[in-house]
Amino acid sequence: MGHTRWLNEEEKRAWTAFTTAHALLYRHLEQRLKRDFGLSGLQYEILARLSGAPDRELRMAELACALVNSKSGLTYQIGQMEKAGLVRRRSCPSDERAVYAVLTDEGMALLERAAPGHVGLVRELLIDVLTPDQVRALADGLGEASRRMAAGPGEASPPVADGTTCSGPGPEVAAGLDA
Amino acid sequence: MGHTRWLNEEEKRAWTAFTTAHALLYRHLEQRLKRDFGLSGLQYEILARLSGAPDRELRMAELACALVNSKSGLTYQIGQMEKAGLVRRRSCPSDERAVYAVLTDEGMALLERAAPGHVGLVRELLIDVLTPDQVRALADGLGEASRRMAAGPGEASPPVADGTTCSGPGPEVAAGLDA
DNA sequence: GTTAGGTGATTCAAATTTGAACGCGCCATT
DNA sequence: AATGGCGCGTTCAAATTTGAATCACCTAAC
Repeated sequence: MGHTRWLNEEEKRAWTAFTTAHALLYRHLEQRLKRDFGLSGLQYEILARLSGAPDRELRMAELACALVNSKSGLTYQIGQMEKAGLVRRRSCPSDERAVYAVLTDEGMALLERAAPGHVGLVRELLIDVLTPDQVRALADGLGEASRRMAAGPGEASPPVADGTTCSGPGPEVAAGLDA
Repeated sequence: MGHTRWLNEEEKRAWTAFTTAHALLYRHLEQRLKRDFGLSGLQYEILARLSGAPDRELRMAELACALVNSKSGLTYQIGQMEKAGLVRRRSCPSDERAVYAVLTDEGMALLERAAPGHVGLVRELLIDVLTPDQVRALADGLGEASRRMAAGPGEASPPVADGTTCSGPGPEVAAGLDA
């Protein structure tokens, strides 16, 4: 391990396109969600994840892991959304430490109103711009990369900075209004 | 335009892989940069962009645009980095309003130390996980998506929330230590 | 039964980000 | 040479994020 293997032109294009596209797209999505529904991107994702979960509820840690967010950050956001009546906290009888975030009917209703426009924008700005081959490449290539990073980075170094290693059912986004 | 065209399974996989991979990857990169060099991801990108610019300097607005960041956010970060001696501000003689952010020798030196590990990680966690075809698909597909979003979103809606429309040379990452 | 080791979630202060408002200099019209 | 429209960078308060404690609780070994 001496001289670094720099990125060639195409790899560089891929890398900048990846980060730039993400930043640009996320900006659009957030803007739209905020303007039309007063939701942040993270809040939308929380609603979406919960909507696709059994009984529309998920434990804080699972949710944090699925969203690739810190636990404390999630605590904050769930607090905000609870104030807004979009979610509710429920403690687990079997494990007194655990807390479930539960999607309320109101939260579900809001998600149902927000989802069409959101998905529409994702489609318009990303999916429909890509060829079917490119869509498959994203799904396969980035899926594989995600899987490896979520598991264990070759040598060491924990991802979440909290003590969590993130295991469980993985990113198997269910059928609902997620995405 | 009535019923939403939802994402099919593969499109959904692509979309979640895209966001998840980005979040995971960015987390790794930030962690490493912070631990080894005390840099945030944004700060690294600022150094990289400046290093690849003519005379190692860029106007605040250009830089903000290239980074897909808000102007005020950049003002803050440049302030931090100036304190740390990594960049310097220079005012433009011909246009008194304009401010250039200039990479200092110290900033350049830090970038040169940080770049190998950073690029190495990008390669290990993303590039080398992908097939050459997938790399090309990212470059082409996401490049096209970025281009469209940077330009004008079909109908309306400004991206940067500031008054900026972001024009100029576009994301043509120069030869240096960027990426 | 108790204790050591973790895990799950929250708390807290500090750092950062956001977006609107501001001040100022450029420039095309009058 | 005045005037108004604008683009540029900064400022400011509020919202959010971060990461290191902290507290409570479960679990397995003593």
